[in-house]
Amino acid sequence: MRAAPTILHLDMDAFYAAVEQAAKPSLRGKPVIVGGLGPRGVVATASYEARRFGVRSAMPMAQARRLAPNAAYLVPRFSVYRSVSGQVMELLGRLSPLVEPLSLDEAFVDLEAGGAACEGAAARAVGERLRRDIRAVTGLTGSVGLAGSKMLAKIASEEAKPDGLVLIEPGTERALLAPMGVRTLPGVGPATEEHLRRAGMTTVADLAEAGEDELVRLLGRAHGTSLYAMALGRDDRPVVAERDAKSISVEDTFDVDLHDRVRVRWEVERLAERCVRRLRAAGRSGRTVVLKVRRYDFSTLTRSETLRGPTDDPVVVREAAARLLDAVDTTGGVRLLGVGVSGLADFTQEDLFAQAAVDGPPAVPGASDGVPPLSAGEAAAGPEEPPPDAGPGGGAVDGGEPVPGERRWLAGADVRHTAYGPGWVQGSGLGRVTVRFEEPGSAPGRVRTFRTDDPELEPGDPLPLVSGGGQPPPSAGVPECLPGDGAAGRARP
DNA sequence: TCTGGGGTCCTAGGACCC
DNA sequence: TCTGGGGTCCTAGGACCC
Repeated sequence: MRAAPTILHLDMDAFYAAVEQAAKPSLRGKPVIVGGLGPRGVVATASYEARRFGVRSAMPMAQARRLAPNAAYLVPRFSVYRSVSGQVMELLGRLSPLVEPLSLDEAFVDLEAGGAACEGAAARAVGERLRRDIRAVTGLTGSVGLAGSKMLAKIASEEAKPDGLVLIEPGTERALLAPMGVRTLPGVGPATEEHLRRAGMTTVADLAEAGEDELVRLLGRAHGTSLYAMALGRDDRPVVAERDAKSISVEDTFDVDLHDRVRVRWEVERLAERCVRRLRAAGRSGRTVVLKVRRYDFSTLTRSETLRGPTDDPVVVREAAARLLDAVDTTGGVRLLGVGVSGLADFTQEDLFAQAAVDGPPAVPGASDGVPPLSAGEAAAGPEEPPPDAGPGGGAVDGGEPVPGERRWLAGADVRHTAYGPGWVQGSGLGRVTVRFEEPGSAPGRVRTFRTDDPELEPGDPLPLVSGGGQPPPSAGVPECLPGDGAAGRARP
């Protein structure tokens, strides 16, 4: 808990949806919903216009469509979000060496560590300037919270939304927290909230009053002690930059439950290969292979196997995942499959001894069924076509038979037409695709419809949101922040 | 048309070891 | 035959976060 509000939390406003609105002029001011568009999709982000209809993150897409039938529904374009996020993080990096990203659209910054601010007025100036810079570079708005701890800074940015800044003056946090619901505190989700409610606690004040012993009794050691401290406004967690990933995983939810064991196994092997590709791209290897299975009734189980040493060999991971699957009953159907690797180590070298599985024969490339190890940039070799699934539910993606060679035009995707230039897919179906031709800097564009196999239409590259690639404003330099000198940290005009 | 995908951390029991 | 006590590793599940 700091005496000055020098921990900054930045949260971009409705990030994915805002990026889409910036990229697609016709969507500005309109309800936009980004998420999975399949029958089992959920909302990733809803624009503020869409939230007025009651649409929220994590809501099933089907429910969103009922609430906001006229909204624009788009698939996420992560490569664009990553690139915009990079621009934002770069701006944060100018404030301090201590930047802790929480996701693509959120981060903590320790302003004291960078000497950018050491008291309230300077911190506020830094925050306001950051918001201006973000708007200049990306065209987007972000909300800023400033406080003496991470928890309060995050609560502050939540209060600031959208497009605002809130500073919580140290010393005022207990009174501020007291009347708030327990869900305000980090680590309190639906289950803990219900648990506390049954014990008669609904506000932060109730938690503080209950005392640490009572909370520990109710919630366990770690959760109880940390929650009690948070309820008192105590939070000394440091801002930590650069945390190495501890696990890497991939998973797929199928549009229709899988029943055919052969198909299930084939999907597991594909997932294992995708997982290893990500593992290798990160330059890591892992020792524990985890299989995740969600059944038709949404019950979820995991099975894991720890190898003798870390591996990044697709064959080893694939075979471990397949062994794990052998021990799982999939009667009734499988909704989701996932493969992950944990116990990560920083090695990429082939070490055949280390790759030997605990039980099971030594998995030496070449001694198995002929899938070569991956090399950089090369896709994993493996089964290329799903085995025929005669069972009910082994259907194709989106319930339609995939036509070999047919291109799929997903709503929101970038395209380019040889005559009309860049645009994006507004919708497709029945052999037709509707495209709106506009770009970030243009006026709202016109819509045209083509046959899905129109040779003049092809997938396009995402365009930068701000013309000129989003030129960052000249660096202001880091203001001096001397102890006891309140004015020193004020940002320059 | 119910409920994504990628993570983190914690708990708890059994094995194993000293 | 009346049964320690810790520490660590592994496995499985669950809560939570964005």
